[in-house]
Amino acid sequence: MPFLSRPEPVPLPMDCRILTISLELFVKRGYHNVSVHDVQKHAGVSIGSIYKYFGGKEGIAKALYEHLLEEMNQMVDSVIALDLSSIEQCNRIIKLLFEYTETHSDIIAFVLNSKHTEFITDKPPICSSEPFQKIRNIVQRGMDAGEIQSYDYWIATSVIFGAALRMINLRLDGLIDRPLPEFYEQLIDATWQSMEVLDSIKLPKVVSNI
Amino acid sequence: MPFLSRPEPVPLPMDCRILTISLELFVKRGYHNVSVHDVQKHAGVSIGSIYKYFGGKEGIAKALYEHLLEEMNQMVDSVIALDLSSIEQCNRIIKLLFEYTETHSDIIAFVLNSKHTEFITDKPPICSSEPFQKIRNIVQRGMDAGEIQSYDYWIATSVIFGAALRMINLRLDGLIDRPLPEFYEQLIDATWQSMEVLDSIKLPKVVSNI
DNA sequence: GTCTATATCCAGATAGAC
DNA sequence: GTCTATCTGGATATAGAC
Repeated sequence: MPFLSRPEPVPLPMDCRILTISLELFVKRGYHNVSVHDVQKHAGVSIGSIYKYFGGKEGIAKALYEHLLEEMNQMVDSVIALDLSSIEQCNRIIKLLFEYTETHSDIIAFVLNSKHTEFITDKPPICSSEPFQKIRNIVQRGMDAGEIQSYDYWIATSVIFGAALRMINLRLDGLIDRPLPEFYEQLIDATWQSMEVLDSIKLPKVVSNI
Repeated sequence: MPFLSRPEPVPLPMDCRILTISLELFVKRGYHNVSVHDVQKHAGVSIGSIYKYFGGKEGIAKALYEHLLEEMNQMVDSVIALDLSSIEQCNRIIKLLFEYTETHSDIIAFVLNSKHTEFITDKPPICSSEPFQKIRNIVQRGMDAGEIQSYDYWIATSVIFGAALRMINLRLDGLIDRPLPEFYEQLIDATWQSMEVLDSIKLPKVVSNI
């Protein structure tokens, strides 16, 4: 999973420089508090080039959004391809997200923390995008297979990923001051106590949602 | 808890009208996509009055932020005052948040979903504000009392409230299409399976965080 | 004390020079 | 094909009339 991080062959191509700098500025100050001139100054390119490549500020945001979402999509695919149990697939995703929060916080902040609908027109909220759906599908398959306790779809997915996403938020906001991977084992432990069907008590819970 | 909802004595006082309309517009379009003129038009007051009362757009945002946070604070206090167990206090807060998401979605969206640091200068992120700290303190006390399994502070609070907050997000984004209170019982059920110290197995988990 | 008309500024976008 | 100078629109904010 490259996640926008080409191995930096000395000077990055201009379009990639623009994207990298924009991502950094958007995350640090918020999309609306960044002007095209800011990007121009920090990236060391001209206004003309920015409009040539991306057609404007919203164009940059769209390109970033699509690029990063596609990489997230590939990340999820690569986990699905591993042929692990549903539970282990969920864990792997949480682990990767935790690691990326430390090494590529801008990307995680942009994908998980921005309100894209405020600056990208005609895009659904990110949680309805493909990679997020695929992640929820993993949970659904786990429940169908009797591996994960059968709760309502939204409850199950929220319980399994809600705590991890919350911790990512708290980490990005600076409240949690240790790297997230340190918390991984204990979090997984706590999460699955509520959701895993233990062999000893393999009586799936009855679902009732009126 | 009034939560900005005075019982509407026919025509609201002007300052309250401005706040109510602004909240609605900010949540619907995003702070930066709302101009003072928009507020002026929708609220039926003049630009002059807005500047008179609030000194500008950021002034409105600040007033809203402080007002709503204070009401949230009172909500939490009222729950703490009820003298319930820690677990029941947490449940009560989740229940109230779910109910408010249905009846006062704008308020919940503004308090829980906005990136205030992008438009209110010199304010810490909302999760470090008083009511949020108080909520986490409830969890800490529950762990100290042996009522809640002793996990790391951040893990425990994220597991207990992460799923609920996630569901509020999904509901506000339109993915969950049923009222949240319908999910309450089952969510509580799933959450506490992982966190509650049952009388039968009252051996608190060992905490290890290197 | 409430409103309207206006000033000022700055961001997004363009067009033409090199 | 890259940059610079410029245009234009719209937003915040003000000042003066009623």
